[in-house]
Amino acid sequence: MATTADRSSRKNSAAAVGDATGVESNDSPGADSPEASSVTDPVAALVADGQLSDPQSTRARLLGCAARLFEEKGFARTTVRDIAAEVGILSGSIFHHFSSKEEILRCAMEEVTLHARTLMMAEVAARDTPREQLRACIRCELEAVHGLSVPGFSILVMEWRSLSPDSQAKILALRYSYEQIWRQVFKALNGPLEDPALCRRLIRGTIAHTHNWFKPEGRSLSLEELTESILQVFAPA
Amino acid sequence: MATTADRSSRKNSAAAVGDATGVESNDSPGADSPEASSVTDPVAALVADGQLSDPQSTRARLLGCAARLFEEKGFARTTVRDIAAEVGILSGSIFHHFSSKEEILRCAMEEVTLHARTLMMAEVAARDTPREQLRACIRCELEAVHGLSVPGFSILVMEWRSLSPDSQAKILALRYSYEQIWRQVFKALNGPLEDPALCRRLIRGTIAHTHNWFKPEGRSLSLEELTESILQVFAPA
DNA sequence: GAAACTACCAAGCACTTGCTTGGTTGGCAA
DNA sequence: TTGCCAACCAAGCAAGTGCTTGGTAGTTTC
Repeated sequence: MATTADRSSRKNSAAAVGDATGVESNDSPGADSPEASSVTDPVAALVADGQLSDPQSTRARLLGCAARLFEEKGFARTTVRDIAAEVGILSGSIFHHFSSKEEILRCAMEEVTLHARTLMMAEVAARDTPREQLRACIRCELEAVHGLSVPGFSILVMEWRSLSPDSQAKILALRYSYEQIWRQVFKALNGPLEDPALCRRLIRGTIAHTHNWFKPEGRSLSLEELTESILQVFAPA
Repeated sequence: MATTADRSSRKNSAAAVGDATGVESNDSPGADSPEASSVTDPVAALVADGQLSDPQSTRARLLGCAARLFEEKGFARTTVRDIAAEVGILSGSIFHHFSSKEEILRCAMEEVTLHARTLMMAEVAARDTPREQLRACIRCELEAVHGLSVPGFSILVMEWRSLSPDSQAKILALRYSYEQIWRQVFKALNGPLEDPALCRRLIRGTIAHTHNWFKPEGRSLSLEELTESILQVFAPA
């Protein structure tokens, strides 16, 4: 496809010289909102570094669609034909970009992890007290789990077992720094428990499970209120 | 099904006159430990009622193996041939007992729900204060999640999406009374949050997620300590 | 302008899947 | 004995699966 190659090369050259304003936000798919492509957009910097695929490339679109489908239907119930159809190519063509279906999952998890970590690091760095940092973490992960900031984030928990042991090890290494942010915040906090790693594990389950019952667009409970409730449990005022 | 009907009727007559000692325990598969078949074993009563299948029947063995395999490998990655092989019959013979693979999952979830509810109700009824009741609930669900009391319990959370909407509705109705126990305990408790239903949802995620990281046989953290930590978070002393 | 390369298509292969079909066996009742 | 029926086997079907192969249009490189 000429269009894809064209666009990706244009983008890469623009980003290579540090012109981040030329890169559209990949947080809100349909909008070129100016505030998203701010001068210090950390996600755009990841794309420029080559750590995250260019959002308009076929590869990135495959990963994005795959992550969303894996989240919706599960890895096993999503076929390579489903993914290909979503992107607009034939199923066989997928294997020009990835060597196997499992590699798609692994790469999707990698990008999702990097993306989420970058967003959360920025938010934590912008707060002063441990409790406000924890609130930011909770908020970030809730937004990610519900597809508001990092589409497909919840495959990290839900489809973990669909990964081969080798791939699990790779993702685990990547995820370490993400979890480290949480652990450091909990360490600085005077919470109900001593062990920061245990706190993180407990809150991880709580937040991940909201995927099964919480609807962000629902009227009875807002994302702010949910954030506040979880904060209240893991860091009583 | 001659064998099943036979055994269950034998059991029914025995239990009908209150002779629960004639009923084998289905908690510990390989043992006829006398303390398990106590005079008021609530699980044995369920079997006697016909609400739970006779543990020795092919049907119950199919459900048990299926639940365990679904838990280990996931519903989609478990084939009917896997289940049949575990029980020792051919794959086609499964469809003499169940009309579809999904029905196996639904029935397994039904039995697991009934089993867990019965165990937890008994434990809660044996405590006085709300906080001790909550501790019992946490302990019960942790034991269930880790296969110590109700094998295959965690499919209720992990394989929820593998169920058709119709089946989901059926299980949901059954699960209501189980969740109701939790909600009532939280209602009586003076916890960090007001909403008992929200408390339950948050703690449900925490406990279910322990399946992914906690090992009961591990030395660093015991099940008692884990119970106590979770209790400390959701009901600070 | 020839060669090499990228991104894709069209077709289909090898295999697995849930489930079906027709038949056999063994126990039980009349 | 005869008939019945639950429980199971043996074989295989139809649909779907991940992935491969051979080829082509367009672009880039030398």
